[in-house]
Amino acid sequence: MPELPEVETVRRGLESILLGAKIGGVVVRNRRLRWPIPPEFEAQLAGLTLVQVERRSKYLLFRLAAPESVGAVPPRLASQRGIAVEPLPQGSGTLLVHLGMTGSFVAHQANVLPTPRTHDHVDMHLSTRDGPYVLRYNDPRRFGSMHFFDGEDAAQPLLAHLGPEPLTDALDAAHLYRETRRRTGPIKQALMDNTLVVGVGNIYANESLFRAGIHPSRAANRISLARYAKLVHEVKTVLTEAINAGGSTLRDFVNTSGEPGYFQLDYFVYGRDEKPCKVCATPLKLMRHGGRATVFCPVCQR
DNA sequence: AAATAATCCTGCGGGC
DNA sequence: TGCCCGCAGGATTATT
Repeated sequence: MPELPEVETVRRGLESILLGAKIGGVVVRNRRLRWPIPPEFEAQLAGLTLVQVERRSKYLLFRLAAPESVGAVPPRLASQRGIAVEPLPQGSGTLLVHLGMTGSFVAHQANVLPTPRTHDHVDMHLSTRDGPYVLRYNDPRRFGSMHFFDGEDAAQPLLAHLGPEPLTDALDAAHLYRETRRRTGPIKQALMDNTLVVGVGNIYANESLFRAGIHPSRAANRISLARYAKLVHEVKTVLTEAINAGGSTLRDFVNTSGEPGYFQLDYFVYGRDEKPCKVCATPLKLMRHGGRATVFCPVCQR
């Protein structure tokens, strides 16, 4: 299942292969993803050029430009260079993709395009600098989604209420502390609440709480600012380690080359219930928060 | 406002 | 061998 590090790995892979690619045609075989792909989807994408691939939370944002505006400096690059960010040019837009639980992209050379297999729901035919490619989207469980929109990100309901990115300065201890003063529920669930902070799914919630020595059931409003500082540090560390590991592998996750993720991060707790704690050898315990498996060390986490 | 539950979906593994 | 069941899980939506 792609969590933030996997999505970031996919983003980098897509960008390295497909920047500047022009969309020829789009073939949708199954429109029934998390939300139905609308009938106008194919026509909206045809003829646009990929100028940038961004990530927000676990969403991929394919920034697309109409032919007459392709030379323009992409907003993110402009921002990095200190140039005033201008709105995307007319005729442009964004393809918003969520991989859900089991979504994956594979880029095929068009001359060796395999026959579509079960759950190959969408093909995007692309003219890239390396010749014709087909970017194929596969998603067995169809928890993923695809939308095309133009205009501001903030106008998108799916993006409008997202909390800060965990790997930026927008996430700090003060933010979490302030926003949890009225939350009596378990910190585990608060950490997975996308309005508080994005991109921390079940695996990394478990791992970062272990590393921070915080019991997953502890009420969010009964954690000190100092302990939130530790937690924030561990969230950033574990996500960064996972990205550097090339995205950890879980079940049917594949990256954009069609290869499995390079290797699985060495988990302290996730999937290790009843096994000995790697720090103190106490058997790890399993419990559930909101229906999700939580594994923790009853000695190391308080 | 916050907490909880239900919902979407398919593949897989365990039990019988 | 095959069938049923539980589980996996993000994020939205509905309900309390």
